[in-house]
Amino acid sequence: MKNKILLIDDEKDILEFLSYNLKKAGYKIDQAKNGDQGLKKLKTFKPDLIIVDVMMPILDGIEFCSIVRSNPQHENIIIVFLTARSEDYTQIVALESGADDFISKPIKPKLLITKINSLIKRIENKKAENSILKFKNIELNIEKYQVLVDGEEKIFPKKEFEILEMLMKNVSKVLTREQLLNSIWGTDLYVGDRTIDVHIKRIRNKVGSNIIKTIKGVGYKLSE
Amino acid sequence: MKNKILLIDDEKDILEFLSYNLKKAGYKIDQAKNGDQGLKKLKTFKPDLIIVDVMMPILDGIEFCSIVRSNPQHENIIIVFLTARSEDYTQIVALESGADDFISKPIKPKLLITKINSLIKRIENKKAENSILKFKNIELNIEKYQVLVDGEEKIFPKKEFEILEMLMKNVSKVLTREQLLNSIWGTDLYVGDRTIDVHIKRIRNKVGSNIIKTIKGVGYKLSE
DNA sequence: AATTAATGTTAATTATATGTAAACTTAAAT
DNA sequence: ATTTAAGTTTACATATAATTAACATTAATT
Repeated sequence: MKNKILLIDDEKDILEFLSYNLKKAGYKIDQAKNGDQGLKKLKTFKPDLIIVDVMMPILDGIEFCSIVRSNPQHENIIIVFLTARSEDYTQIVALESGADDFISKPIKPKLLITKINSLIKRIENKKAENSILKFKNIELNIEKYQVLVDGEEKIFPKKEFEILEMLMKNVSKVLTREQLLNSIWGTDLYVGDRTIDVHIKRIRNKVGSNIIKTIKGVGYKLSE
Repeated sequence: MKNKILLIDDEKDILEFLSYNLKKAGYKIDQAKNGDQGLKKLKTFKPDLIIVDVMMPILDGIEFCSIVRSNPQHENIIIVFLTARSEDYTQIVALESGADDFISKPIKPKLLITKINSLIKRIENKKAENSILKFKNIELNIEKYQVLVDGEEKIFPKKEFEILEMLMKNVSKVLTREQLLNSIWGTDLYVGDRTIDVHIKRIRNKVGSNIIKTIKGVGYKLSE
């Protein structure tokens, strides 16, 4: 599940630079050249995080941030400001407008990536916080990375865990192999269809074979 | 986690009586028939509270108490004396030797339980205040910067201490290397991922290798 | 300044998870 | 009932990740 980042800056060079580095770090990127355009992208692109330059014509970063924050639907979106090195005053105003962090120019790629990674991790944790998924005799605790079957702990390696998690978040909905591949492996890594089957088999061995139902020609689902 | 109480008395009837009532109240009980034997149990059983008769052959309660208290490792153990009703003089001596409270014979079950409960409550509060984290055989005292494993002090340098602290504040939750790096090293200092592993290894050498569990591809957690 | 301890890095080793191929089963379609 | 397409399953190969020891660097003591 790639996280999406929206970049807003009026300088094309900076957009390019950020885009290049963040894509390399595995993020899905979209761009806008001012706050106004950024607001439109917000609806279509649904970013997890926004990096926005403070200084922009038309709609500057501070205003942009205030507008975004005024909609509670966006409370989970992280906003990071780009500031020239020593705009101390700006930083204070920005914080008040609801920013989560700053990156000051000149931007160092490594610092950029670590910062973004940890911010993204932060929302992911927040989302995961109260998440124990239950279905029949299976209990899946995301924080603990733990699966209980009839109260007994079973070892689930990463991929198996993620597949089961996905299934449990979509009880009784059919998930195609493609959906599973896209959300767990990402769109630009290619693994064969059979791989899913094998993982399903492994999961079945642990949770019992009647829990996951096969829909021939379509995919898998948790049956009730 | 049941609180543990060690009973020391030379009269079998009294041991039985105390044991019966305290077990019913939810405590884990062990017994010894004199102070000498009690000292041995101390190491293996690791009680939170000791009820000891003052009058005993071989090693009496007062002496026993002095010995226990001479070891600062045991400063958190509560010692309660059993005294015949009007041994006023004994009580004074006992207090001086480091006892926390008395129970006078004949013992009334109800009074016994209330008293023990409130004493146990007292240490629990004390521990919370002193910010002592406990997990299995590990006790971590943040104020003192001290780690006890099976009651024995182990030297933990800063980084190792902080990692263990973090893990103990999140028992059974998986912490990723990134989370550990961010919270201990901060977001803008770069140390490699393997560094965490090496610290984990060093911690494992001190606390035992089965306490910290590896979740491959994810991170580490304290296993339950 | 020299010594000792703490912390971080590297690289070889070991363990585990993941992916793939191929033989086998099953269920639907003809 | 046969054929065919799809899924299951086993065994194996490969990739990925963690462990560990040895070393390098940095910081703290003596």
